[in-house]
Amino acid sequence: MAKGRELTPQSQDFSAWYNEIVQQAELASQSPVRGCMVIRPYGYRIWELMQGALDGMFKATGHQNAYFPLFLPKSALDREAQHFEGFAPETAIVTHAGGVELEEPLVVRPTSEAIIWPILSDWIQSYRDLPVLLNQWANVVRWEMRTRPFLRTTEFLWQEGHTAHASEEEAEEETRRMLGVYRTFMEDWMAMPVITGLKTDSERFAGALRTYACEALMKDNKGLQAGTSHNLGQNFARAFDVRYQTEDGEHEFVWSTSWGVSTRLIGALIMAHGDDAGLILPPKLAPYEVVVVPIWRDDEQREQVFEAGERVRIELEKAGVRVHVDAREGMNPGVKYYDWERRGVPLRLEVGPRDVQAESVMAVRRVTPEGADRKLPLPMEGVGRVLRDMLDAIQEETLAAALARRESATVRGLEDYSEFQRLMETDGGFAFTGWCGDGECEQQVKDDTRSTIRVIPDEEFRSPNAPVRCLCGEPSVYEVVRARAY
RNA sequence: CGGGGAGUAGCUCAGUCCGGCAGAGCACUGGCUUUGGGAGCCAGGGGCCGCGGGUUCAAAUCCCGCCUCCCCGACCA
Repeated sequence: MAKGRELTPQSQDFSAWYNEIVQQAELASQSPVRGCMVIRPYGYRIWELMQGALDGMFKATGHQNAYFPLFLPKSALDREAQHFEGFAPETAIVTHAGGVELEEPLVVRPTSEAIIWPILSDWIQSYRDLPVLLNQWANVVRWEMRTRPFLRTTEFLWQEGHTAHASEEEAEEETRRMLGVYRTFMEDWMAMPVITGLKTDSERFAGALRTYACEALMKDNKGLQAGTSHNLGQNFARAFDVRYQTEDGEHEFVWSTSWGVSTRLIGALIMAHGDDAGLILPPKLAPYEVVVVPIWRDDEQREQVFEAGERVRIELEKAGVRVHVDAREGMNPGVKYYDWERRGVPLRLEVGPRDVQAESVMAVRRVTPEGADRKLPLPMEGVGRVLRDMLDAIQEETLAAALARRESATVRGLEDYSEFQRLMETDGGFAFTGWCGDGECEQQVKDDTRSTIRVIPDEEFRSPNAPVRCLCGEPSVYEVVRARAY
């Protein structure tokens, strides 16, 4: 990356910055296939850490993992009309296989409802079979017009939860519960604050009754939909004839939900925290929380320094810290510093002859807190505990910083349309405004400003004095969060 | 699909206007010296100049056709 490039809210510079980070931090590289991505080991490790955390949270809420086919029979996708309309334009279709033309084309799944529900309709007979709480870790394909590493790729990795319930209330509860799980993950693990709420009809998942979402704000002040949770009502049950027998012997359609987050979250992580020097990773999702850089002049020092580095590594591992000793030869320490900073490692430990002499190590944080010394000498004795605590503090500080940044880029109570238009043209960010509830008004604002209603926020995010008028001047029915978004 | 830009070494690009030996920096390989914030010297490897045709004694360069990629919009997690 060019030295001294500012990370500005001008999205064009930001775009270039983003692409460079993805390359230089070795997260992903270009694939020979249009819009697909190659996730490199360092980037994939972040995904594995995300998977581990999310999977634990899914299990803790009673879900089980399963796996369903990659291909959907084309006819299955047509079963739910809105679902078909929503996804048909962006599907990839297999027409030939095994050297012959297929009788029925196969659709590479853009999401799995159309294959899961025909199967679950056989699994579900009685109210005793409910609820069904499933999750699948998989890849999906959506042939989008424009792609961007992690944020929008032709093929992406994700998890999709699919559940069936005996009542509408239970399905709604599940939808909200999983939205909450996502929120907790994004705040506690990604250190990324989000606003949760309901999507408007125009942004609702194809075939859903209601779509809820977690909306995050990136450093260029554009919004990002980071996760969604859908209450599908009985739409899919009707389309795929998923019925169960109640205690009274009646036959009822199940109530279903689906929810998902994808490798887009890696993009979110980059854009929520990164700075001019590169990636900034919250410790909980950093492949390495600490990197040890040994420094030496001659063979004798080399031996001493590596011995000390090894002791540090063992002690850190005992304290539950992911640590890596950068033993690369023939490379100046400075090069290694820049390398690991670019890759977002939260803490670096320098171990040189002077430190060995003093029985200490030199700790340097990726982000120096206000008023703190950049370099911090620590006694070797008990360094595991000290660094574990420091990393936990860094995790908290990363979230606090992101939250403060979001709040500084949030405007509330805007009613004047020209003022709103100017805001979207210049600073961007989240704008809490009124909305009359009319879809045409929503579209007009989108055409005028390229901003959209990100979410009708949940109660805790709403303003104490919500605007009484929509941007169009009509009385406001909902307070909404508007922003330009990815 | 509209608007803009680019295809030359692994990467970033110069050379194209005005035709004349295929270039630079970085990266890579080997050697020596270095190592507390992006190391130095020496030696070396690496090319279908996007593809096809034409003009010419001679084409990366001029002409015609085609292809691909990137950026900005419309579509979207």
